[in-house]
Amino acid sequence: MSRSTVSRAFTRPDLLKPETVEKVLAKAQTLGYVPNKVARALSTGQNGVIALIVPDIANPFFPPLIRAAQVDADRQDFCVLLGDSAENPAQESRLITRFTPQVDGLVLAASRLDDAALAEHARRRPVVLINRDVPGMPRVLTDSHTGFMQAIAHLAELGHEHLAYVGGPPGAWSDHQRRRGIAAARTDHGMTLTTFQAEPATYDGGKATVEAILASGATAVLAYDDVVAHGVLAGLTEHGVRVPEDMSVVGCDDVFAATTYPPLTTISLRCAEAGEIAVSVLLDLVAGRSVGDVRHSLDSHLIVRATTGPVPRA
Amino acid sequence: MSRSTVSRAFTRPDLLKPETVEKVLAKAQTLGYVPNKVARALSTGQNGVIALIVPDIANPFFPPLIRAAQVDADRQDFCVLLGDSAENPAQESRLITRFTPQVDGLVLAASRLDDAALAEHARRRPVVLINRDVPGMPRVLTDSHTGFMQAIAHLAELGHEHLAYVGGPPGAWSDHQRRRGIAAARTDHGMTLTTFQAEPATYDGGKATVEAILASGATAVLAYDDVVAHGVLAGLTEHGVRVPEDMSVVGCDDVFAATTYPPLTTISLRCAEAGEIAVSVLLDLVAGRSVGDVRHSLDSHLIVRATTGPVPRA
DNA sequence: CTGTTAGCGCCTTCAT
DNA sequence: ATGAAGGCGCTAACAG
Repeated sequence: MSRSTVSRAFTRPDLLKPETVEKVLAKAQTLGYVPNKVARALSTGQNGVIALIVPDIANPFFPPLIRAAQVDADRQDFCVLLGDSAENPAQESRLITRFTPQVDGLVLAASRLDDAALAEHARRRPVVLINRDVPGMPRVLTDSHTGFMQAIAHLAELGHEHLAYVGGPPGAWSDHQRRRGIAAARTDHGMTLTTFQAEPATYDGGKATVEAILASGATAVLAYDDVVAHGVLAGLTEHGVRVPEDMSVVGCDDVFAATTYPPLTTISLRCAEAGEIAVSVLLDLVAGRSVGDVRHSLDSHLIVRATTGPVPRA
Repeated sequence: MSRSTVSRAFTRPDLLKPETVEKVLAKAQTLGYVPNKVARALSTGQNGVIALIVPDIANPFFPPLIRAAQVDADRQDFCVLLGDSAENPAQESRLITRFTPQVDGLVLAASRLDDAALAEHARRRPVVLINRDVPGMPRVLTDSHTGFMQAIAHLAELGHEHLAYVGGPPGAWSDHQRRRGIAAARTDHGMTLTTFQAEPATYDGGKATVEAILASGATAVLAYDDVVAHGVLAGLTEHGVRVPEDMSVVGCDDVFAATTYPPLTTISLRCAEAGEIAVSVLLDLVAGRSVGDVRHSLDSHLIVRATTGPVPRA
């Protein structure tokens, strides 16, 4: 049996007698034979590999996204090359350049690169953005807007009048988006808003803002994400402030909010779906199946758990 | 000028007259020529890629490990192909087979495969195991033994006499290891031990064991990992049991124990280091730099935070 | 030092 | 429906 037949059994089974195909596949199974993608890539120009670059693998927002991306890519017979940019634009650019020759396309999550650099890289290979809104580039966004609207309505109902927002990484699309959404919603409800900055946007950064929050007189805090929210919770507790009796706290992401104690009221973002969709769009692009200005916006919603309550009586 | 000369100008410039090298590089520059890594890989068999397969990317134990592995690989100019086996041996085997032709080696974390299958795969490419102890195969282990010894001594000192262990995935090396260590240590301290099973080894699984734990009369629970521990905490709270006043809880992994509230007393495993070391060993193997029966055991230690306290008075 | 000759493993025309 | 032949771009022998 010639190599051509084997090759066809894998790539164009329709050109072969079904029983032949089956025979080849069976034999391959027992032999543990798998077509070599590298060799195939050389001849077709398609490597069957995509890259996924995130700012920080260990940030709990990303693992579900990464997993979904990997699973979805695998389903379409693609592998994923993972890169961690350490929140560093230079490192991110270096990784992209390094990956580009050996992948068919890239997914860039929460890219720290500027629009021009992004466009430049996108000229060499198809690129799909996650949580970065650059017109003209395919992008999927976990939109926190609805969730924050609901959170603020929820807090308004509980009688809160003064909110604090603890912001995340300056320049991040997701932080901008939250700031804008919150500003709009609190106006609708005639609430006061004071904003702070978790520096860095981590547990410790969140914790460090607590003193300032307390001084501001806010009775409810909206955090950039669940990690920051937990930092705030810890800081509050250290200051003897009870949650939710004395202060309400709302997180964002819903990545581990449910699996910690106390259960955090938070905004659920569809982060896994974002990974999945980004991969689907990218593979459509790679296969030349898609066109147009793709802008996938995934909505969010508030999940009330145990860290929000009525405003304390002054 | 022949292709060989050009090739050498990039890979073995020391074999060429310096001016020739310079001439080639200059021409390449103006032509925008870059050596094709894929083609090179096909001919050399060195792709500059390694695979990392984990049972569940979103299990908080793995992201730090994955990140460390990626960073270390990158430092040595390797890329990492990530795979999620979904805790499924068949899926794991499929991924390995699929990745094998296009990588120079693999790191298998917490593999669910049996020894024979592992050995079989290792014959095709260098393989390094994490948290799987197969004699003859290079392996790095996050050894929880010391940590559990310390935890049990700590609990003994607090007056506890009856322990509960909430076990993890049956068959997992890490669960065996914990069971053995705990069994030995509790004997040393003359304590009673009752074991339970978190089914599955998740937050919900941990929560579901609480009723049985309460019925057993244990006053302190050791959990398979931090996720299960948090499930136990939540279940305890739902039953009106206070921690640590009425019940002490110890987790394991120290992956997000510090960034939640209340801070969990837990056993700190060096999981990031495990990823880093595994990659180093693998790349040594790939480069033919290493030999012998590598068995890297990384010790652990107890970190006392806020979920352990004196035994309640009967 | 540099050119020549074979492949790496696969896919894709051609033939048959 | 299958086999045969050439080439993807590069590197590793082996000459010279």
